[in-house]
Amino acid sequence: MEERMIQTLEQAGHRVTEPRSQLIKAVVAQKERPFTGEALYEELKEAGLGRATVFRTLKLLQDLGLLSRLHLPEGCQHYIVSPPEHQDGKHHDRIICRVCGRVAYLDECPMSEVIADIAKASGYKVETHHLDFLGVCSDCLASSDEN
Amino acid sequence: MEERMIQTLEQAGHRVTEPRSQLIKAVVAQKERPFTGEALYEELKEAGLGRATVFRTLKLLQDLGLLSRLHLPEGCQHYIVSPPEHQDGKHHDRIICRVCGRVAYLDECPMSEVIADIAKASGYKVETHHLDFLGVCSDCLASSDEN
DNA sequence: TTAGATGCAAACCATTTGCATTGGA
DNA sequence: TCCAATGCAAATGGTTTGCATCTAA
Repeated sequence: MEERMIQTLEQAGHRVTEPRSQLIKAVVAQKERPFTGEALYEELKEAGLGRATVFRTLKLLQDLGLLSRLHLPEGCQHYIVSPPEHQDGKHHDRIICRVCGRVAYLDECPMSEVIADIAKASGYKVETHHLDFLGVCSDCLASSDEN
Repeated sequence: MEERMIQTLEQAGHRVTEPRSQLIKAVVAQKERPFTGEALYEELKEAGLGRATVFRTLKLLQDLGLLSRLHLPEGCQHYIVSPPEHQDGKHHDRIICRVCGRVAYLDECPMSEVIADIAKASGYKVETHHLDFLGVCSDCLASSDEN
């Protein structure tokens, strides 16, 4: 995962610097948990990273399709690591845990069959869509059942 | 539309003041076009409205379900007037024109049948979802065809 | 060697808050 | 009448930019 990001960075003609490596390591460690730029900066500033570098690198990784932003009810400043299949810009529907923030991805896009109908009904040419499910993941369900 | 918003305001125990009336008139005039708080303030400041009042009122109208926020590729600071059926908190899928910003709503939620499958496959309890289609509306299609 | 990347500080944008004043029910 | 709502100015939170310095290729 880490190597994949480093590779993508190189292949796109960007330098693999020490700060970038550290940032990549940190975001990969978040796994499927969303994190904010500010939180990441707090974590990385002791290693000497500046705020600007953190945000610049987050943006770069987004542009390369390695990270994406999440739009949660509490705000729009969360990032998550994109799964490998997303690098090619492929479509991805997500399911997000309201309790712990964990993000899972749907293997199959459930929309593909209805898109033609929607296009016809609305008169729009449908180009893409964003589908986020919000719910509670199995772990959080399990621990809340214990109450 | 305007009256509907005024009524909802009153029924929720808020005062119908001059600034609020002016703001409501202005947002209704936007119809199905998204607008930003800052742009709205620019428009209303000559009428004497302060920035704080504009943003406070936008928030209030959101809380009442009369406005909602749009998450577009270019940012998350756009608002649109919600259609009447949304007042009761009912679910709504949208289709947004990438060119002119116009927003249309889907009458039927195309997801209802697949949600059970998704819940089973992911292990999540699905509580809600956000589905936004992005494309080009019929008007914008027509005018781009002329090129 | 040298353009691309960094850290810092200051700037920026959207939004919120404190507070004294005003105006609608 | 009197508390909710307002306008102003200043504060805030998240992010970006200018610039001199550094460093990976």
